[in-house]
Amino acid sequence: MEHSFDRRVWLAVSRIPRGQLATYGQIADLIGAYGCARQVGWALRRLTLPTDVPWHRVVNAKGRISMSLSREGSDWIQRELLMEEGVPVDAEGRLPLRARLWRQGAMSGN
DNA sequence: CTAGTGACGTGCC
DNA sequence: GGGCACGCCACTA
Repeated sequence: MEHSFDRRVWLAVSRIPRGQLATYGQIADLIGAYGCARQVGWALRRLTLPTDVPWHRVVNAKGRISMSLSREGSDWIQRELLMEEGVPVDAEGRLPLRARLWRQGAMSGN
């Protein structure tokens, strides 16, 4: 049983500060799996709630919550959790990604 | 083995 | 903004 990938994803996600956001691609890049954003989604999907992992702080590059029927409502839970943290969520699921993007030491160069 | 699908991303029209 | 194509990898039929 090798949760190596999953665990790396969860650890990276756990480092996201409260009230900030990160994208799937960003997490993938952090764990050295550039281009494997989709696998990050799979890793989060394997999470069992409740969890210590702030999975709700991970959104897609479009700055929106990834809505899907297969999530059975977890996408709406994500919306609730984000608003609880002070992150405004648009009626269309859009988020202020540009302003709330997590930067772990990255320099501000746009 | 192949084909399709998915909590994704980038590029191009 | 929307739509299409391709690449990525795990899972399922």
